[in-house]
Amino acid sequence: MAKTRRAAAAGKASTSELGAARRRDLLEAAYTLIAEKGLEGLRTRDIAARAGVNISTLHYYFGTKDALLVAIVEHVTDKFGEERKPASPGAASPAEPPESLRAHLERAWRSFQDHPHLATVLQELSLRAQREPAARTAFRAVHKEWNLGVEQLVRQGARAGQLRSDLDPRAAAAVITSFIMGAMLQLGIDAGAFDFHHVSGELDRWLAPAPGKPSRGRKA
Amino acid sequence: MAKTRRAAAAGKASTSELGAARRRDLLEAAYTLIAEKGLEGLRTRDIAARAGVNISTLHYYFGTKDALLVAIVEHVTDKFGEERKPASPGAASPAEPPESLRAHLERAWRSFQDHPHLATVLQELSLRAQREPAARTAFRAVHKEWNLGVEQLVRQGARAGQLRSDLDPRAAAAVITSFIMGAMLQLGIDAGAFDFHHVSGELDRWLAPAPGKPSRGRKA
Amino acid sequence: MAKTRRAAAAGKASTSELGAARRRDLLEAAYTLIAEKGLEGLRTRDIAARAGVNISTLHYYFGTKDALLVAIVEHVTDKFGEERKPASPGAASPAEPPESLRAHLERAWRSFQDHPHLATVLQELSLRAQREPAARTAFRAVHKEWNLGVEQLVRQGARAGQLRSDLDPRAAAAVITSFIMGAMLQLGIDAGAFDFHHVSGELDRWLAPAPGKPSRGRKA
Amino acid sequence: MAKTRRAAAAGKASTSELGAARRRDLLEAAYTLIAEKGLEGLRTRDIAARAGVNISTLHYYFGTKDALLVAIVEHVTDKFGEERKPASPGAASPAEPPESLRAHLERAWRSFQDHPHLATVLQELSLRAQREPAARTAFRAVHKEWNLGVEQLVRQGARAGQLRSDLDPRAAAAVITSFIMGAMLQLGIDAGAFDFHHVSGELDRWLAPAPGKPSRGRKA
DNA sequence: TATGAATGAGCCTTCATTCAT
DNA sequence: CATGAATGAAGGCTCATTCAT
Repeated sequence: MAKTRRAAAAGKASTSELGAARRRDLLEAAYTLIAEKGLEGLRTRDIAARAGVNISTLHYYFGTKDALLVAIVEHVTDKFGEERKPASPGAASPAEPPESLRAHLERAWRSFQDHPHLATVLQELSLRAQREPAARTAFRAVHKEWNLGVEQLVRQGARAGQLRSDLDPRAAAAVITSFIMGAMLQLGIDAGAFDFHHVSGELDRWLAPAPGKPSRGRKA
Repeated sequence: MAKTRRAAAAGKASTSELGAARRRDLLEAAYTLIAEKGLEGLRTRDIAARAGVNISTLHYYFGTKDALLVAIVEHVTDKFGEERKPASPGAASPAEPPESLRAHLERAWRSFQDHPHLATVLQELSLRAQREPAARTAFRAVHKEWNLGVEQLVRQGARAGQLRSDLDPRAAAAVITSFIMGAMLQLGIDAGAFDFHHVSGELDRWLAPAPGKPSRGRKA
Repeated sequence: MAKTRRAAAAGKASTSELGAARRRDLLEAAYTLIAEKGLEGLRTRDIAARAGVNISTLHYYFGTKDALLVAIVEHVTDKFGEERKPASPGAASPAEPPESLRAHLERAWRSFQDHPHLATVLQELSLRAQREPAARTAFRAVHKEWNLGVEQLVRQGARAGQLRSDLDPRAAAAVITSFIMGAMLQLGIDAGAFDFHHVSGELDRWLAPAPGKPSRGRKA
Repeated sequence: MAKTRRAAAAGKASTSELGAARRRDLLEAAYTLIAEKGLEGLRTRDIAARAGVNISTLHYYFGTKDALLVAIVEHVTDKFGEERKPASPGAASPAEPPESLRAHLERAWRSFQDHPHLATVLQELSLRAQREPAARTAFRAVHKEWNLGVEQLVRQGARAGQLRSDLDPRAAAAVITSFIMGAMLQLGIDAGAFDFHHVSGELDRWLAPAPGKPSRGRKA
């Protein structure tokens, strides 16, 4: 097995795209199956079957189910990262104005609609991360990054007068990301009873600059 | 099962009470183990062992693992309901002023500290509820009730001038419950990076009445 | 258990009819269940349930499942014996003319129609008897008795000129009983394809006295 | 299963042949164990052990115990069919004179001596067939075929003057097959008390042409 | 690379049996 | 006499993993 894993590691780099494609196929299959059956119901045979390969092939590429799960975490956090990146891919220059918080919430919402499995899989893996150090590390990193990103948004929004001026950027970011995660959960439990648009609009309103007071931001 | 419980309620002396105790022990054992190993790693043998009984006894009381899981959902949602009830049990007269939102957040926080497993188990079961109709129904009910309760709090807080007057109570409640759930998640991922007190304080601040405007509420 | 069994043995004699009735109920329940599910699917709990008593009561009366099975063999062979006895119960005087072979076949047939389970249960137990000495002894006795009875019938029939005169009574009896048992089997497999009346009539015809030859029997 | 067998038939070199051998080994092991312990005492673990493979291998080939049992029925009915085929395998030209009834009985007898388990296993499975549709179908087919074969024998025997001319071939066949089956049962119960040769000889005698009457058959 | 065959460890469940009441 | 509760010993089956090809 040690041999096998080494071979796979070596292969990832050298053996052309075919191996990489197989890996991706397997990861994608696992991803879908986690969404459908949960980690509890995830079977390596099912993954292999859905990827159209033999079960042994799966072991050839990942060695062990746990190893595959680790790879999945990477796969999924990457996916999550993608989703959080601003619109224009590649051209995202730091110069252009950052999106508003409203836009961020909207994008989060659209993400979960476009990728209905993502929320579920993230929850599954988060839960697992509570017990699995490797996954935990990965998830912490992603969360930190996300929170930092939102914090930045808040800071810029406040500075630009789009948000109320008395915000504690870090705490605000924590509230916002927590809200999004919690919304994800509530949607999972009862999608019909939760109108994300409406609800996030309310939150947005709380963050608006105080009406009477002149915005303290970039002025005079 | 229903029969058993009814018998226990009727209290046919010691016999059924003892049976009810066994049931509770088993549920409690399962509860703890779910927190520790996750549903994925939950083994009936471990449950029985932790409850100090033979595995057959578990089946004697619950018949099947799935049935036990259903009972667990009830057990846990009950627990969650308990936690959300105002402080003084029994003396909670409807006349006394409702707790403030701040207090509600504090209590949620203390709950999760006093019952460190509750959050994890709730997440595990919520996830399962996405695929298991029985659990889903139970969870939806609890969520609806919770949201309604917070909505009431918001309404009263606004009327009393403790909260800003322009809130949409239902949406606000949804934001608040989502926030709490999301916070639960973030705490699970990285407890050290998330200061609930501080963060929830920020949210609280957003809900405060506008400073200049005279509070419309109970004054003069 | 030894104590239990002794108590039961003592009870059978003394403790009034109630105990005996319970025993009979249990045996009857077991009998029916064997017919329905086979020995393979026979469960002591089902037996007790069908007899309307607790499982422990079954053990109180029979001690062990095997013991109950032994009792069942007795119960069933008794039943089978009953069925083979000529019509009038109690008044069956040895003086009255014995039934014809034809009548015997008919009665066997009616038996299996009136007691549809009997054939099945007999087969189940016969099979078991191949491995269980206690049952084997009982079955051998019954078979011997049956064969002897039929042998007697054949002898008398031949003497009376109702049957061909050149029969070997013992062998003939063996053929007849074997035929009945085999018919039972075939009926079990495909009742629709086997017309017992017609078929047994054919056998009967073979046993008829040779037409031309004067019947050697009761003549002159 | 069908696929596996087809693959084996196609003979994809050694691989599938080896698989077919494993299957056969397992079936043979099961067959023997059914004879020894009965269906009641049949354990998959024992089957695997006797076949010299791991229990998982059994499930790899048959999936489930019931499926294996179905395969066993096929296996056994095939075996039974083999036994009933005329002596010379391959050279059995339809031109050569059919065996006499006497020979058929003899062969049946020898069959059960050469394959002492066959009778027992057939009984076990017949019994099961009463409750299991799949097995029932198979057994009905075999019985029908057997009865038809004997019917043919009777018809030819009568035509050839070897049997009495007034036989109802179909009914006669039913009597004969029933007799054989019943004899099987009696042998199972008390082999010592049943002399098949002698007894079947008696039956044979009943079927002989009437002595006085000129045999209508092939004569001058 | 890729696969079919095979396995060991373990899981949920069943069932006859016992024991205190 | 009768029962509910509890148990130990299996039993069928699953699943990740390995190995020879």
